[in-house]
Amino acid sequence: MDNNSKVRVRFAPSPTGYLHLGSLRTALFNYLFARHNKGKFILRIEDTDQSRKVEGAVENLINVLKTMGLDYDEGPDVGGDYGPYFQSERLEIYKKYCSGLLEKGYAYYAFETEQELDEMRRVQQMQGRQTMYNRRARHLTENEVKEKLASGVPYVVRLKVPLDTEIKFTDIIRGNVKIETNLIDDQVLLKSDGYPTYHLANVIDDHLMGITHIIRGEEWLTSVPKHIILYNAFGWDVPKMAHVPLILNPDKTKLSKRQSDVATEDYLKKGFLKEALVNFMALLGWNPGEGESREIFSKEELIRLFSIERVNSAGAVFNIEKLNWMNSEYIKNYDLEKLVDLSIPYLNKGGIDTSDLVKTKRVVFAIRNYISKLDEAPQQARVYYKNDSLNDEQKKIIGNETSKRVLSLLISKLESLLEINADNFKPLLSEVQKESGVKGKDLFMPVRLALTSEEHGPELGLIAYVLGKNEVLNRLKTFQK
RNA sequence: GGCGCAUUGGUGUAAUUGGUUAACACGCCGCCCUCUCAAGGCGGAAAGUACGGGUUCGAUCCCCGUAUGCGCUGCCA
Repeated sequence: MDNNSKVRVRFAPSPTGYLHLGSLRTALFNYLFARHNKGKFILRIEDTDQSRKVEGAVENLINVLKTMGLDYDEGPDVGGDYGPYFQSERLEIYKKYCSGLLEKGYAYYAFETEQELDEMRRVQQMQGRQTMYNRRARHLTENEVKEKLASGVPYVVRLKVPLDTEIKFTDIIRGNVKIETNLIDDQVLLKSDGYPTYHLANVIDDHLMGITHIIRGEEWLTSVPKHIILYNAFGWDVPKMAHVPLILNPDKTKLSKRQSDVATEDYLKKGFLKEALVNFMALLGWNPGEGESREIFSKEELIRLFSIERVNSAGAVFNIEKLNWMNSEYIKNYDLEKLVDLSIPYLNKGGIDTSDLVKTKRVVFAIRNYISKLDEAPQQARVYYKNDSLNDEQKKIIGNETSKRVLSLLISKLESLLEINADNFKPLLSEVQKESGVKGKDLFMPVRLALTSEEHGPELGLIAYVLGKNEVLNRLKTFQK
């Protein structure tokens, strides 16, 4: 990487109300790139569409980024030397630079109404021609423009795209791209409500904020020429660019609400761990290569290994099965205390009383191998809290002679045991087996029924450990007589 | 329709500068472990690299075309 200038990258979402998984990954790639290069990661809110304002969207966005651990160096709530970081608070800046473009003839006023433009498009469509602004306001005389402005007719400012040439650029991920300028629309830069469009605001802000690398979604690739025209008009350097591929549904269409959850919040809510989510999203479209076959990486490792050049250029299907697997790997290996803290809300929500912290901890220890995400915790934990009566079939099993022999033998052995831990209950059963000659199902099922009133469940050692010596004895004794 | 981008097993990916029996992981199947359910261990099926042409002694890798998918084609971002 070139270290001449300090790396500065930005994540520039428009606040739509939730953080789309695709945006999450774009943010993550920006973050990893910045941290890898010891640069700055900036959050900028692109709220220039007044009609799409969503209450509380920014707060939510910031919240999710923070819980995901994607901390930024500059942004709305943390400040920085290049603010403000809300585009809606930078209107004067855009106007100023836009006037500059107007003066130098790189942009022009246009006065069509939306209805007129719709009509223009409709006609073009009917004629099978490309739909784009016909650039007619370019030919307005100076006086015509003056008159219209003076009379207060609403106007927009449009980019005067240079005709009959080609714009070439190099994308870090995709290589060289070129587009004929005649196919590029005279994009609106300043809307009639005085707000800039994405194209104008984005170019000005990226320059003013000293952005060195633009890492963003693939959907922006075809707008790059417009941006380059703007950079040239302003006389500014064009930042390096990397357009990351889309995340797809299983049928390879763009990831959509119709086919799966798309909001990062939804996955967090279901009990995917942020570490697993980060790990998984990083590997969706990127990998460290060089014969690396591991797939579990901490954030620190990802930072160390990440390089934007190794991001894939094709879209990647979001494979929930693999996320499930990865999340279960994290759950299995997570710090137990922390996992307990994270699990408690889920257990409570499932109606499980967690006030006995010692037991709760044992329960979490016991279920961690059985769940792939936290919202499965209550269902797996339930068995450790139940004390139902047995049905007739089960009573028959537990009431027979061998079962009684097993239970009494086990009770006597248990009584001499100080405390049950995760490993010392199973050996007890082996002893019972040796001494009684009872083995297999005949040995285990009465114990299982006595302890859980279920024929299926986790291994008995775990169950005994979770219930504790007293409770185990109580339950066994109920069925001894 | 036009323009742009993409294309390795079902999915995510790997394959030093073109030379490999095309590798790994998820998922799937089977076996082992086992009272059951997971976990774990072992093994298997699964792509000849979208298709068709080139270039080359040799192409997953370079070039062209076709197909397919996606993106853009807004006073949305």
